Amino acid sequence: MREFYPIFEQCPLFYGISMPDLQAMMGCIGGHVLAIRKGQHVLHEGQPATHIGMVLQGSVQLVRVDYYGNRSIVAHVGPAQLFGETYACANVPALPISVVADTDSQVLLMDCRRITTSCSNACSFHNQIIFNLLGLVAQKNLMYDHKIQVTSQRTTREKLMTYLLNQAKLQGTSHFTIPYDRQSLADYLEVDRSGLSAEISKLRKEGVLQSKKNQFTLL
Amino acid sequence: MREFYPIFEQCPLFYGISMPDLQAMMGCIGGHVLAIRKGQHVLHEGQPATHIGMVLQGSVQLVRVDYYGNRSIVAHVGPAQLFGETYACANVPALPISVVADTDSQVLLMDCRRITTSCSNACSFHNQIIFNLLGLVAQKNLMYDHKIQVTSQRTTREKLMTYLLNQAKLQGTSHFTIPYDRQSLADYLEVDRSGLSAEISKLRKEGVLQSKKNQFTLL
DNA sequence: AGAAGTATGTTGAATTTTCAACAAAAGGTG
DNA sequence: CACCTTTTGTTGAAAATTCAACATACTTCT
Repeated sequence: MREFYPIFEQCPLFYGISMPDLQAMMGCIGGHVLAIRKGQHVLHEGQPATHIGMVLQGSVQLVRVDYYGNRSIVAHVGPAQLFGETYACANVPALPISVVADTDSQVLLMDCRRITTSCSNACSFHNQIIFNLLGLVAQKNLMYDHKIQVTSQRTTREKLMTYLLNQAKLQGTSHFTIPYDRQSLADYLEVDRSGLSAEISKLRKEGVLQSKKNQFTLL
Repeated sequence: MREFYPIFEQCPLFYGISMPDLQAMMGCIGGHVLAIRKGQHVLHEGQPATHIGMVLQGSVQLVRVDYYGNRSIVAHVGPAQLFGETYACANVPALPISVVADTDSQVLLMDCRRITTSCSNACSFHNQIIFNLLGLVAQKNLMYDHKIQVTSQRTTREKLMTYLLNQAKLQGTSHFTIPYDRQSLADYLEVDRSGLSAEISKLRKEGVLQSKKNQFTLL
């Protein structure tokens, strides 16, 4: 377990908890490490959502199978990142997604109930973890909210401007860098890449913004 | 305060907590009731998000002002429902929305920090509230996730089918009722109402579904 | 039952998006 | 620097959405 301390320290779930304290808690929250081969399932769709996972090494994918049987990858999860926390905290009876190892991986599984229920020895670190978890779930909420603001717009232009103006606000400046290339941005905005490129050109010609690669300036 | 017990009992935030216990906790979580006149602000955009609100009487609106200065109503919140919990739990420095009374109202404001930080008398009900809060925020997450699944589809047909198939799954039957009329459904799917009607007709003709008002059967 | 008002369905024109194919620019490598 | 690869921009045709206007059904109220 000690080998993963550097990972633990990067994960916001354990923010404010010293490694010795964490070690002491591990049993209390039912934490155990699992080694998974590439392609194997960490969690199966349909099983009750009881555990919160953290990737320690390698990476896993969240896979959703829709009603026509099409598999789609909902998310990649890398080291020090969580998966399944939403479903475990919302106490859903059946996982709507599967978690599959993308490469040979090691993951930490924690029993959500044992995190959210105060343990008999009432350790204070326990409360810190719950607090951290609440913050993380709430932050995910905000991210979803941002995305919904964007995708609720009807036209490519509106979606793009909603996103850019939001970024400007978040970064506190009208000149900012975005973490996407054109294709990724198009994927995030849920629009066609070529149409997006065309729209950016148009906005540039109209003098609404300047842009160079993934740097934008709103005018 | 006693007059609001029936409201408290309906609110999932207080699930599992008896009214006497709740009364005892109120001071501990910094709960206080505010009377607000119609049109007045309960919370101002830009102020730090420290409080979780609950509507006791009347109703409030969450108002967002976008970058062009357009005001839009993000949500209506009625009795026994919460507002601001996402922002408080995510610890955002500035509220991105305002909360305005829709009618003369009474609201309960609670200090989120004092909920999430264990109190000195370590009351067990305290942990219950945190647990409830975590569940609520996570459930909101799931609702957002559903909406994103829908709005991420490109065509009206795909959006509609994604929504309907999800409903069928949630309700566990291929014959089900949805809580929207056509206009509301179009708003939720973020599509044109007339286009939606046309698409439903087409799907009916193709034998994909049957429908009568807000009752649907998938075939 | 009749009238008025609301919700739903239908249609065609205008707008917008998507798609495919290619051109131009940028990055990386020997 | 030349070559190859990836990313970004451009264009026109096809498909889909929106918009406006109207027809039809369904509710409610008297």
